[in-house]
Amino acid sequence: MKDYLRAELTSALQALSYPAVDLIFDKPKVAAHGDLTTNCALMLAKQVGANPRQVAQAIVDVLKLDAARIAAVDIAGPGFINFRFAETAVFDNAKKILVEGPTFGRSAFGAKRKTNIEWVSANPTGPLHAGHGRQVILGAALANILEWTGFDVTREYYFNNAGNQMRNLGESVYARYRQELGDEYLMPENGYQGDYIKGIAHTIVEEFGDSKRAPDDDKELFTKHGEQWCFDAIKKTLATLGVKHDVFYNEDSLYKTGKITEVVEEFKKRDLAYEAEGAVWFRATALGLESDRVIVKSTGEPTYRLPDIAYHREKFRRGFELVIDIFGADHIATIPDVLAGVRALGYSTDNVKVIIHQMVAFLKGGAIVKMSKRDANGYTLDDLIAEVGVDAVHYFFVMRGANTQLDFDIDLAKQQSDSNPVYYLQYAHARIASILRFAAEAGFDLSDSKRFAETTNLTLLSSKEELDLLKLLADFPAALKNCAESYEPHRLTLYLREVAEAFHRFYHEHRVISEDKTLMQSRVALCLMAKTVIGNGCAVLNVHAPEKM
RNA sequence: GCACCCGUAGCUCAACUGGAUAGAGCACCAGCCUACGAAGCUGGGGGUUGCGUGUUCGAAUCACGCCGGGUGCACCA
Repeated sequence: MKDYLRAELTSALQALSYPAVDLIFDKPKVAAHGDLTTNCALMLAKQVGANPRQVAQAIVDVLKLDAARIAAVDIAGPGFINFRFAETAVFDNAKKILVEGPTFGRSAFGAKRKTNIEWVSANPTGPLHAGHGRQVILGAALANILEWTGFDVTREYYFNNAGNQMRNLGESVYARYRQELGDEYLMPENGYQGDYIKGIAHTIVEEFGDSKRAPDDDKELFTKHGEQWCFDAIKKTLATLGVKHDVFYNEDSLYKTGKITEVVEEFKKRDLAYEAEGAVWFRATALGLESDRVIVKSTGEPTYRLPDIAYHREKFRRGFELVIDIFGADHIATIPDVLAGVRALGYSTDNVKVIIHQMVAFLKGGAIVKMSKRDANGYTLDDLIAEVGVDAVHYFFVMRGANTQLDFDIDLAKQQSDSNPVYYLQYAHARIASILRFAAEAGFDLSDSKRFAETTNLTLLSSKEELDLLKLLADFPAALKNCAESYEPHRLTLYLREVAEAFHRFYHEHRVISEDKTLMQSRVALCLMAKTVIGNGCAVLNVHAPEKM
């Protein structure tokens, strides 16, 4: 419908020889204002030098709209042009929901653009903590949204199993191993304090006894055991949440294939790298940044920036046209350097979208729960899932914009689970499922929704509640597109809540099951459509849509 | 000190990217079950959108300055 109006308005503007403007259609907040509105007259008024209402009138006079699609056009307020849909168009549009069923909502908006979305990317030095949850959920939802809107999505996890952190892990496991054997042995200064380290050490004692007691410089056995345990734990948590990655990209491969030294050489060639104080520096100031940065330490080891630059370049080399990174606010400082580096290598970073999410504070018993991995009492994502459940974890983390500092009150999420927004949505779905069971008993064959659609007369749906719901349901593809355009999954939860609300209101006002079989069929169809949209929306958000609860 | 993010109802957050009367949930008050799920519905109170100046037909949204909170500012990642 928007496309139709856009085309008609564009030619109207041409006919009036008005300048072309970026046409924006909004859904008015107030229903009395119609189904769609545009502010183009307001935007044109200044350029044309006329009062906005006159401009709007001129446009409306020239517009020749198909009465089968648009029932009314009027000018309101300071110069908005409001459109009201013809009911036949609403019904035709809505039938698509039944025809498309589980794929309703999918669109070709993304035009199969090759997209890489990288997130989580926690190194295997410990289990995921609760704070990671926000990123885990955000990325999973966004990846689904992009897939539904026609992007060719690769889900990626980037990790590093070498270097300082892993050395530290190995030392920590070794220390716990010695302690387990009864030796006096101190943990390294910044060692990982979590209890899971003791668990790892314990398995090594069980397997090797005290045969690994002799200090061994590289602690490889301890590091390997630690890495394996941690990665298993991380993957298990992701699996519990139903979050899948297509590619686990090991930073180490960048070294083995020489991609790291390649970047240093290229920087040197372009005078973007120099040696000083025994280290190699990236001349970021030449690219307009605050200060130069070390990319290779005096020990010969690169800092994280260098592999990150090489990694991002590889993403482009692998053919990705859109590169999405999801980071917590604590990593924000690294982004400008990496992007500058990638640009310096000749790649445009216009197609890199970095999504930053703010930190989450978990409150329990009125106090902030500590989450540091080095803290023995770290609150893990597994702990959170165990307390509030998988669906609540998904829904709560995705229902707020990424840029808000979120307070997650665990006590509240548990205690008030009845009035939890995720249940509101799931309840609507279960309620519909229950009605449809009645309908099936009453003899309606819902097994083929496409055929069901063909034999249903939707024009019997004439009340405000029915039409409001119908229009809202038909908006689902647009809602997904809106999320994809803005990279903001939380808007989907807002939309789905509106759907559930519109359904409950309809349900309250009208009986589905009735003697009038024709009317009943129309309303059964409406229920089926609502169930389809809620079900599809839940699938995008990785939330279960229960038949009963 | 510098950079980035945020500040909206008692609390947690929206507001379709500059639009019409700033909206939901929780909490509070008052109603609604002899028919399909009351985990629901209807109504009510609650706001100087942190403060100020500016930009324009129009600002929660943009700019500048304060105030308050968060996150960074490593030869850690």
